[in-house]
Amino acid sequence: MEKALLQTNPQFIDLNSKPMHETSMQNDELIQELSRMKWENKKLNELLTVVCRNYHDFAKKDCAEELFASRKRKSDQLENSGHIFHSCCGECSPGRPREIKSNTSRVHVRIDPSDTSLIVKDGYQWRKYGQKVTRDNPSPRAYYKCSHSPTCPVKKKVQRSAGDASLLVAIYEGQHNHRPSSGEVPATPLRSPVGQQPAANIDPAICRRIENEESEIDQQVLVEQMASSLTRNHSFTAALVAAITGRILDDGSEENDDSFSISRVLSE
DNA sequence: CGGATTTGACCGGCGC
DNA sequence: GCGCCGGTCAAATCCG
Repeated sequence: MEKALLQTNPQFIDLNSKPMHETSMQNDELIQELSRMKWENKKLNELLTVVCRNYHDFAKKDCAEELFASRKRKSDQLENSGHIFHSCCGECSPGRPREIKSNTSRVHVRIDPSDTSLIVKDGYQWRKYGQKVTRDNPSPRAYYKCSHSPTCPVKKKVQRSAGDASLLVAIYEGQHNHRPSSGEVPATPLRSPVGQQPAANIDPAICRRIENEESEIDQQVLVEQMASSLTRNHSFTAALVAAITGRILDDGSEENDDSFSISRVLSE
């Protein structure tokens, strides 16, 4: 992995193959390299901020579109967005919802349009308990419960997008009280509208955490989940090696800098 | 044979 | 109160 990274990114130093003092890089070159890495770390932080913001905006926009598609049950759905629907004018305004379901999230998955199954592989084990055709969408909606543990309260609804048959919309309710089942490949949720490239494999639970700003965030668990998801990405793991290399070179001179030099890899 | 899926019936909330 | 609709139940069926 490191070798592949070095091939594509020759600017990274291979500490495994050469001791530090034997590298051909001069001190001024090292200083320039460190400056470049710090600049990339800053860019990465900005990139992650934009990704989170884009995902959040998209989820809100998509929710609003579905609300206008169906005038009924608006109050139920708006519980999730924290808005109150005014039936007189058909518009939403901020207000105090009757009941806030704080653990609802939405994940979009690109599938083959010819694939009629309503299956979203997200690393968890689900049992289907119902299927309905809803008014605002000709395609049926499937209802699933988490079957990994009888005490797990998580449910999900899966339905094709009304506007795009190649897009599956999975709505998750609740939070898992266990880890994902092993050996399953998580689906690739889309961080942006139709037609754009999907982001790296991100566990839906993480998307839910990002989207749901009002829920309490268990920072430690979140970090563990993000690490678990990101390490499935080969580009990320390769960049991580480079980042660690950079940290070693940094010799502790930069305190509280927890970001990584991966913007170059992510941009490829 | 046991677990998963299917599918019609039923329930409860909401609008009129 | 009635009808519509989304969500859930549970018996029947399927499948490994």
